[in-house]
Amino acid sequence: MASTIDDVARAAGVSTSTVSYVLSGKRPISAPTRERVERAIQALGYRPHAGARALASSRTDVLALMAPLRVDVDVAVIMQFVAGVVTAARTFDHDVLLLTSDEIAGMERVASGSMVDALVVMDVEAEDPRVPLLGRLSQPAVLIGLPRDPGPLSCVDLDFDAVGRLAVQHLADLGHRRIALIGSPRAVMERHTSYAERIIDGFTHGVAAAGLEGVVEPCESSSVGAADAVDRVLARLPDVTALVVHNEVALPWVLATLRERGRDVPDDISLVAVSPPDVALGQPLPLTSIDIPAHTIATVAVEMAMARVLRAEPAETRLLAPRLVLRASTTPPHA
Amino acid sequence: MASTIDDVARAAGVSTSTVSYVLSGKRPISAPTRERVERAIQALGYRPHAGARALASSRTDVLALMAPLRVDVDVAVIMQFVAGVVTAARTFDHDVLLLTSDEIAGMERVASGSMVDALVVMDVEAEDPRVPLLGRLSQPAVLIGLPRDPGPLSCVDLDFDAVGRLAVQHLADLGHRRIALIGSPRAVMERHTSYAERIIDGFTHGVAAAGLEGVVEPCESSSVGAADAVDRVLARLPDVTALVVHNEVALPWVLATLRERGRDVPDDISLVAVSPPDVALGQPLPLTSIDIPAHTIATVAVEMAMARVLRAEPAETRLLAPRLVLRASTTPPHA
DNA sequence: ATGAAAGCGCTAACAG
DNA sequence: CTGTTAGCGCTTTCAT
Repeated sequence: MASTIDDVARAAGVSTSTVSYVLSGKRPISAPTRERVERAIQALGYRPHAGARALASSRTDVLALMAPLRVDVDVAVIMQFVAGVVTAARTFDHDVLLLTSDEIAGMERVASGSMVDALVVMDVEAEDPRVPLLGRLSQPAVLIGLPRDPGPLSCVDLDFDAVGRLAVQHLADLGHRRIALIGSPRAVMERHTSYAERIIDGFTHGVAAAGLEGVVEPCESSSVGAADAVDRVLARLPDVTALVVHNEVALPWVLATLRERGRDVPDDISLVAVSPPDVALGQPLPLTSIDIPAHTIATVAVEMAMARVLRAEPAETRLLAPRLVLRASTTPPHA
Repeated sequence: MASTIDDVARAAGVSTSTVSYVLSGKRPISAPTRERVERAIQALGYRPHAGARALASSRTDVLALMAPLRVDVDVAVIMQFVAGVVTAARTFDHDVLLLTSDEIAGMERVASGSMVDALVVMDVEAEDPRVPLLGRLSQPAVLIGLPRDPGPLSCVDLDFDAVGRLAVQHLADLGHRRIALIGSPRAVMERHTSYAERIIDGFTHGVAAAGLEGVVEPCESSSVGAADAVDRVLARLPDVTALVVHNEVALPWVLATLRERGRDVPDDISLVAVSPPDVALGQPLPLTSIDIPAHTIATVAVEMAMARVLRAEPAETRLLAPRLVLRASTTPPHA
């Protein structure tokens, strides 16, 4: 155990470089030689030393992922992103080094220390202080989210502006005239988290364009928080007929509160959830929803990162178009 | 940018080794020399190359964390573990490489490739196939959970057997005679996930010891799953007066179902939650709960790992004693 | 208290 | 198609 490339070379009766090349495939090797080398590798249980390889090749085969590990909203969504990034990274033979969002210095540390080939950063805010920092690193970075000025960085995200519009559109098409958006906790809004602001923009503009009445309420991620938000909506717009809910944790409580207030879904109030499909389906009533395709976004993020690492491709911004899945929680409003 | 230790040495007018030693503190350096070196480091923005360091020292300053990134139960708990491990690792100047539970080969890859100094493995099952593999690695491993035979590995976990007993004890003390445990999804049970089985053992033995009637029901993590579980309990034990619920996702729905079935908490049915405190407090009624101290467990896991890396301490198993926090959801049963 | 130098294990010219 | 060899940037004896 713990053999080196030279051990393998000796055992196979070839030179070090030959072993290196059968491993990397960077030059043609005759079938018999390759055979002998592979046998030796097997026999010795040889594994290249990652540090040595990184030192010699200046590639680490590791991706940094900066994720918000607070227990805010969307734990499930965050987990799906993280799982998606890890899975996608593996398809490029990369591993994932996990950083938390609250340790900004971590980016600098792992990048300048040449621990990673690229960085993927989640939960980006409009004026995110990490963005200028990331721009100065020698490794490429991909943002999940959309800062006001991405500079030289790549970005991917669901087009939350389009999400807001699409939800409004769907409800307007059904004939609703007074609708509300129940969104993220106030703290998330105040951080100017990009998705939270963009969905509001889309909603607001959609409402204006369709000539509807619409209100927006933040919503804390708890039972009382949800009840409060619903009550504020009902106070501001007593004859509201539809809700867009973008808060996974609050969703069950929003439903519970509506029931308590005597409003049936969908008979009295239609509801569009913005959430992963499993959350929309786990409720007592399957909810019409706009999917947050965490897995796809994560995959695209990793692909963009690898494209820059492997092929030095330029930065780009990709916004994924939302899709609405019709389920049981939306109907035309009853007269 | 991208300067080497030799650049620093030259700039400071000292030898390479001197720079290395001011960095590591492994031998005394005169104040003025240290001063000059530190200035040079600042001036050049020098960062040691992680790969080179790993190659020369055979230490990586990286910990592997194998986490179950499925969207099963307990996403919030898993996130807390992960966040806790990352935070604790940082206090030892280590970073965290994230592996998913479903890629067993990952352990071998990162360990044999000398990418990490130690491994922390979550969500261990009674007969976990990873355990024997981990035992053969040259790096130490710490399990979060308790396999039947840990071999040479360290283990940490909440003492779930004691959790079961403590919950029963509390309810028995209040005067309850017929109680139920609503637990993990069937799939989790069938994997023989260690915590799920241990809490059942504790519950069952506690019930027997106190001469109570008790039933155990698995519970899927959804609205219908929770309703089913509650209904099965009510069918098997119609005059049940207390519930222990160990399923974070189902918790809101269990409460909702009880209300629908006309059972008030705590007037008709007392409820003990086994969950992180924030979940117990996020419900409409603050729940009496036995805390899952994810952060503490994570910290201990990392400390054990580092103790083995730094001081070659022997493996040990540590089970954390549970604490019950009395809140509003448990009372003596009404006549 | 400091320096010189021998590796650590691998990659990638360069040379056949 | 294969071998030789010079580094990659750092740690750590061994000297002084």
